[in-house]
Amino acid sequence: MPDDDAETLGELLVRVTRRQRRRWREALAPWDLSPHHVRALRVVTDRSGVRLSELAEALHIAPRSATEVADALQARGLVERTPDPADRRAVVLTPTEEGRRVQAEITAARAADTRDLFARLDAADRATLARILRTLAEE
Amino acid sequence: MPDDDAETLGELLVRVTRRQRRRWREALAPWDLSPHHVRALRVVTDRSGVRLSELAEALHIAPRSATEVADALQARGLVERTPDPADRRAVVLTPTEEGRRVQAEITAARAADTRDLFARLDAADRATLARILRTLAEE
DNA sequence: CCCTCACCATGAGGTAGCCTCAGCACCCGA
DNA sequence: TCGGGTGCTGAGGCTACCTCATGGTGAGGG
Repeated sequence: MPDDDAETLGELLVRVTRRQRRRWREALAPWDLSPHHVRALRVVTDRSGVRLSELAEALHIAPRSATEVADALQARGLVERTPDPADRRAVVLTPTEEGRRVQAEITAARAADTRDLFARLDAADRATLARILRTLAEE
Repeated sequence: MPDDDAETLGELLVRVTRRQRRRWREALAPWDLSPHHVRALRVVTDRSGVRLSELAEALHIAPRSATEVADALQARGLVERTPDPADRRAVVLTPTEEGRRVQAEITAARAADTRDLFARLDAADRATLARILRTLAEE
């Protein structure tokens, strides 16, 4: 394989994902939430009733830092802290009504963004791209 | 287009680039430099004799922050500050011998990493992938 | 029953990497 | 030559992480 081939492909890959990340950040602006907070909100709404330690693990951050993420989401009225009925040491996070709504809106926005991007390809190219990316994603 | 198509493609794209970014961070470990510092070093070695303000612009950070990046690279002996002969307010950054060497090594490591990734594809798939990514990268 | 050990969340305090605002030195056009 | 803009950096602040210590709590062994 010519070195230039790989270099070009690497650069293209970076360009495409950078573009998409930028669009994603812009799409998030109306809610004033960082991508990280969005991920956290998603964790909380997906598996309702999450301990802080679980959240920390899901986000790959220290348990102490999950406390801060929870503080931020709680301050925005997106999640609630309630004592874990099964373990009085623990606190569980549950989404508020508002939290569920915002999460749904953001998920829809992201889906629309992704659909926009790949709408440029016809069905055959989409299938080919999926096959190739799967090869690259394999361990 | 089915929504699931786009979703899958988006997820695959994220997986592939995340994998590559992770590998890239690991490859960088021997030099104990952040990706951002590597970018800065690259700017300095590419166009030798860079002002701090130019560096700031290239890295999309505030001028004040370029001072800190320069401090870090200088502390590691990778770049030197010299007064700009044409403008006594200004400081220009030039790579040291060591800086050039490290930059070359890192560039080689990155190229090897990228080559590794795409070596899984045959020539036809590489060409196809390049074509499709170009379509997606276009404005 | 209670003791110890593990575990949960959080206060305290630290670091990295960014920012703005001032201030000093300097450039340059009128 | 002088006033407005430019280039760098000190001072100080913010965010998002971290580690360590602490007060509560759970759970198994003696």
